[in-house]
Amino acid sequence: MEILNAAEILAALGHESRLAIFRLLVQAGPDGINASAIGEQLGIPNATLSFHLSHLSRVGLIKGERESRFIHYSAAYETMDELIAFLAHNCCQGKACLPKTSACDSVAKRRNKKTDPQE
Amino acid sequence: MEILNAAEILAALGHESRLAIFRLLVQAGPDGINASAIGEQLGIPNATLSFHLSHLSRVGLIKGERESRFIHYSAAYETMDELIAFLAHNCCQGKACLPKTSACDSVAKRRNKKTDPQE
DNA sequence: TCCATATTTCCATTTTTATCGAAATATGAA
DNA sequence: TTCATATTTCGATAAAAATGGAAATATGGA
Repeated sequence: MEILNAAEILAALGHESRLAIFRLLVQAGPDGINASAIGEQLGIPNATLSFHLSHLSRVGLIKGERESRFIHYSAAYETMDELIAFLAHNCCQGKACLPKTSACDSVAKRRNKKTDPQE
Repeated sequence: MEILNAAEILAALGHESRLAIFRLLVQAGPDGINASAIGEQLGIPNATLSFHLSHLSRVGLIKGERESRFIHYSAAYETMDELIAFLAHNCCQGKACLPKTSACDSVAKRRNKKTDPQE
């Protein structure tokens, strides 16, 4: 992941409605839910919802798949995973800076891996 | 962490210059570096840099501390940690959705903890 | 076909954010 | 004091993003 890409993804999440949509899908699981169900749960008008859904799709945070008249949206977990890895990349010089998640991919840790996804 | 707060933090990171600043500080370690050094490394004019630094400070992603004529900025690791925990909260219904970081704080995992930081 | 529903696109408007020169402020050194 | 450097604030402008009604499109059922 490159910095411009990461910034776009973060900007997409940096809006209350889109973040709420994304979390709803993260918690809904791989099957996802359809657009109108999202709109009802969050109280967002059609046009606005569609705008946010396409924004989230464009940056790769969610995926939409049509099933008859509905479009089921689901979270793209791998994008979130890459984003978190990007944020934690080379962080804190080996100290335990992220105790809640253990997400820190320190130089010391990465030394034992075969491939480095970012260099 | 609440959703409005998380969205503000994500929006702050969702700008190429601010993300570059934040990563520079994440990798610089706890001592941090001063504003002019950031400006030189990233090629950002004074006024613009100051705007972004205060934005990052306001949402709690970085901290500035004056040392004589310089202000040393450093990353607030705990805010990043909380943000990542927020994103991964209740994700994916127990499946291994975040293999790169293992950051997923699933219901199954949390069942073994005493306190839940978000509920 | 005709209708109902799901979703998107169009469009005009409003709101928010970013940019950066110039001036102001802060600190310490000579 | 006077000067040099570090950083912020001011202010005007430009650029980008968000909003949502109305119309258009897509799909399947009657």
